[in-house]
Amino acid sequence: MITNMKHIKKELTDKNIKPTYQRLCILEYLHDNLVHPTVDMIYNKLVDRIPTMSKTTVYNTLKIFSENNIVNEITITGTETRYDTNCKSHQHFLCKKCKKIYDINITYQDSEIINKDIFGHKVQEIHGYFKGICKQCLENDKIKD
Amino acid sequence: MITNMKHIKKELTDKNIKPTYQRLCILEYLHDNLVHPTVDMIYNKLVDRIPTMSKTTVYNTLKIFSENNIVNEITITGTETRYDTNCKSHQHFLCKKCKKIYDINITYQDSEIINKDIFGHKVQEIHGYFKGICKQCLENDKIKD
DNA sequence: TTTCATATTTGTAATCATTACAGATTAATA
DNA sequence: TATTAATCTGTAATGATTACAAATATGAAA
Ligand SMILES: [Mn+2]
Ligand SMILES: [Mn+2]
Ligand SMILES: [Zn+2]
Ligand SMILES: [Zn+2]
Repeated sequence: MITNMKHIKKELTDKNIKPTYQRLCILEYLHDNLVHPTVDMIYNKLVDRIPTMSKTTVYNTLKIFSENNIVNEITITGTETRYDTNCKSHQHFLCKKCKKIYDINITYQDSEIINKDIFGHKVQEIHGYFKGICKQCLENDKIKD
Repeated sequence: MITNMKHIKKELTDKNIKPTYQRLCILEYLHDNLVHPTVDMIYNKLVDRIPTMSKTTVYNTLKIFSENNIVNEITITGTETRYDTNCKSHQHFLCKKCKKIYDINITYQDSEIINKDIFGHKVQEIHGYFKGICKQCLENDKIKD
C-alpha cells in the first residue's frame, strides 16, 4: 500500500463520489500501478483481495472516474482501453512488441491550444503518442543475435 | 470514380500486391472517401456494386494494405479502427459527438524524431490528435438554443 | 487445352472487450 | 425498524475482429 488511503478517499469525496470499498481499492491500485493497466489487470489483481469483486464493477467504477476526470482513458492500442491517473499533460510511447505504454514527458505548448478553437473545432483534449520498439525489447533482441 | 484506376493499380503492383478486383475497389473507395471510414462503411458501400463481397475480404485487404503502408490504422475512438490513405504526416480531430474525424494540418518537426530514439525507445510512428466538439456540431447546438 | 499447385475470396464460427440488465446486497433515511 | 435509494454482482447480449476451412479464381507446366 504505497498511496495514502486518506488522500484517495478525499479525492472521491471532493467530487461527490461515495468512497465505497471497491472504488477505493480500484483507485488505490491505479495510483500504485502507473503502468496504464487494462480492466483485466485491475480485476485480476483485486479479486485476490476481494473475492466478490465483479469485473462489471471495475468497468462501472472506471466509467465514473473517467466522467469525473479522475482517470484518463487511453485508446491507442486498438484492442482494449488502458487507464491513467497521471492527469498532468504528458505523451505516451506504445511498444508494438510488448504492448507496454511508457510515459513521455515532452513539454508542449498545450495551454495555447486547450479550450480554444482549431479550425473552428472546440478542443477539449490533446493526445500525442509514439509507436515503436521499446528500450527493453531492443535490448532483448540484441541478446538473441 | 474520382481517382484514376491506373494509378491505383500501379500503387499495388509497385508493392508486389496482386491487383485483384476486390483490392482495387477497396483502395479506390479509400482514395475517394477521405473521411477515415470504418470497415463497415467500406463494406456496405462496396457490397452494392459487388454483391459477392465479403466483410472478411475487407478486413484481409486492409491488413495487407496496412502492412505495406498503403493505409494507416487510426485507433483513437476506442470502438473501431478507422482507415486513412493520407500518408503525409498530419494530425486528427475526433468529435466526441458525431464521431467524425477531421484532418488537422499542423506542421510539426516530425523529421527530428522519427526513426530516432526517445529515452532509448525506437520511434516508428508519431500520432497526435485532439478531442472535442466539431464546428458542425457546435453550430447545430447553437440552432437548438 | 488440361492438370495441378497456389493465391484469393467467401461464409461461418469463435474470440474478446465492453455494455445491458435485472436481481442481490448494502447504505442512508425516516 | 421499515422504506428507499445506491451500489454491486452475475449473466446475457452486443459488436468488432479473427480463425478457419471450403469454394473459387489464377497461373504455370505438361
Ligand atoms: Mn501516462
Ligand atoms: Mn487523416
Ligand atoms: Zn517493448
Ligand atoms: Zn461533430
